[in-house]
Amino acid sequence: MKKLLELISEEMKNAFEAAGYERELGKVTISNRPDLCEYQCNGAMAGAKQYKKAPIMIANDVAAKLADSSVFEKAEAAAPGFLNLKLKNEFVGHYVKEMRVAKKYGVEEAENPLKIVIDYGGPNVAKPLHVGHLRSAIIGESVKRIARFMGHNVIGDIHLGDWGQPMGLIMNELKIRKPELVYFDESYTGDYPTEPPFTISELEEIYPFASKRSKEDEEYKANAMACTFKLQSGVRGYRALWNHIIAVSVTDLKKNYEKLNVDFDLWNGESSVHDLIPGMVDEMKKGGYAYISDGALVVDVKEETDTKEIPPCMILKSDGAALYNTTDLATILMRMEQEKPDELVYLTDKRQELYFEQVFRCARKTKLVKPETKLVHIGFGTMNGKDGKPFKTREGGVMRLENLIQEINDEMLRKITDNREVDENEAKQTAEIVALSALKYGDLSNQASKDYIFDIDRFTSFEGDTGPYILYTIVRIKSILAKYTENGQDVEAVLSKIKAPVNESEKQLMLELASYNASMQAAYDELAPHKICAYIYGLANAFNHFYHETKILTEEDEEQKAGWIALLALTRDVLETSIDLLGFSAPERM
RNA sequence: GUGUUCGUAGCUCAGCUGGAUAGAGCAACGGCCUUCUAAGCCGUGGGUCGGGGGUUCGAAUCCCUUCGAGCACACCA
Repeated sequence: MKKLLELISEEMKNAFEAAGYERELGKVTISNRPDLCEYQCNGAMAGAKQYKKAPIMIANDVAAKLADSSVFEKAEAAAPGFLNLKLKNEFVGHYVKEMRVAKKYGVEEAENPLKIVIDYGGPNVAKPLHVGHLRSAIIGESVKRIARFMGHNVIGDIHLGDWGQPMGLIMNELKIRKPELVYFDESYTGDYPTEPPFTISELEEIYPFASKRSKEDEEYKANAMACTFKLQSGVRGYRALWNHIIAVSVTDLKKNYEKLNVDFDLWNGESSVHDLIPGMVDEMKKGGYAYISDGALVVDVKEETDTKEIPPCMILKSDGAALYNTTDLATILMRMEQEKPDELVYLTDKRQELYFEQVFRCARKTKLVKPETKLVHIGFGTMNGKDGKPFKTREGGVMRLENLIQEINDEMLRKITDNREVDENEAKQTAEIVALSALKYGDLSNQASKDYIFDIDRFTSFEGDTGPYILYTIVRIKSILAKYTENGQDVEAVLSKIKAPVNESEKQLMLELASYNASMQAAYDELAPHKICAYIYGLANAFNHFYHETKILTEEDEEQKAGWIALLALTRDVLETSIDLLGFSAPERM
């Protein structure tokens, strides 16, 4: 469906043209003076110079052409040259009615769907998820859903940290603790056990222990490096053991991401590209891109137009080992071969901005990607505590994601059971759903690139611009629709019965609904989930206002009631579709 | 040092492709439940948009400058 603003701009442009002015001046925007009008056009002022005329004269000419418009109830010129606009109720009602039956409620899918790979999550194997992983998961998941909703072919890849030094550390420590394990017997030729020789909790305890000790003990560190080498050179037992580590860890990660309603299409990791590295490096050398600088292999990525010094992109360390850059570049190579994407999107901490600039330039220069392949880095800000400093536990450590989620769940359950009497099981389920909305909305309603203060009391509050408020609004609507059904009437049967608005609050609700497609488009264009939050908050407000002024179920005019029920159903559907794009859902009751 | 992001109400944040009186939420205060969930709605108070200069008919928004804060600047990821 055409966007409402496009439709009314079209009408306005025709009027400018009819009055003898340039069409393009007729751009209409939402009013910034809601007391005066719903929409406004500032084109008369913009055109004043060009036509050497007072803006108010131009505005008057245009307004005259709109006197019997089927779109505008009111189009009047105001000093110094504003055009103040009000839409006809019939026009608004008709638009929303069309929206009700349109595919995706009027959101148009991309004409040329793109293949997009989104790289987010980025956890490390054998290390528990902590709050640092939260934003990548939440924002990445939302961006993925938004792009998909707009009709693109999107693949989410978790990009596991599953290769390199940490793996060696774990295996070395296991060897010390359980030397009898068959994996360490290099003369063993039989099959290895299918059961892993450790649990996830053991694994999570081993890594930090080993990591700490390797920093204090040189010999220990050397042994760990030897283990890493054995793994990377393909020693059977080490590979088998590594597979167990991955399997145990991935099972646990899946469980935790599931709790966040986050899921990935691909579980590739650094290990998936290990074999591609030598070939890629050779190509870079052959192409004359890579050269040795201070012992390391690098590719220059400076450009003429740079205002700052961009250091070269390092491909291999001076000891010949691969590093983060190398695996990322090899991953690009693999994705281009396997998925042939038009666009690659990365979600990481914004501190990695320069790093990704280097990698992207390097990938372009060395022709790992096509000239037209879009490379995007979404750098997000830090999640801070109430003190404005990076979020920590009360003891000052890094908080595990599991604990954070538990804390929010507990807080929400407490509030729910405090408020009213509910069945214990239902309360628990509801608490989890609402808690997730609190967590995600609290994060996503901020601009991704900014740091934000994580305030559990604020996010779990039932008041104001929060996830729970949005859910509450949805639940209210559902409750009315359920009662309508209980009364023996059929919601589905009246969906197409939306009528022109009969009062101001209904019209405002409709105008909010009508800007749905434009809001979704903006959220996608700017890869900005917070635009969806702003939209649904506005919509929820408009609905609650309407709700308070209108008694729906007691309405005696059945046609009017049916129209309102249809409007409510549309509001619910738009809200639920929107929160799904944010990655959470609404309960039936709360 | 270089670059970069940011500075808006007591607090947390929108607005930033320039438009009329700078918006929300929280907190404070005052109203509204015999009637579809009061987790709601309505209202009041609260701001020299860090400071200064410039461009413009018009600047929170664009440019310059200055102060303050965060972050990044090749062998970590």
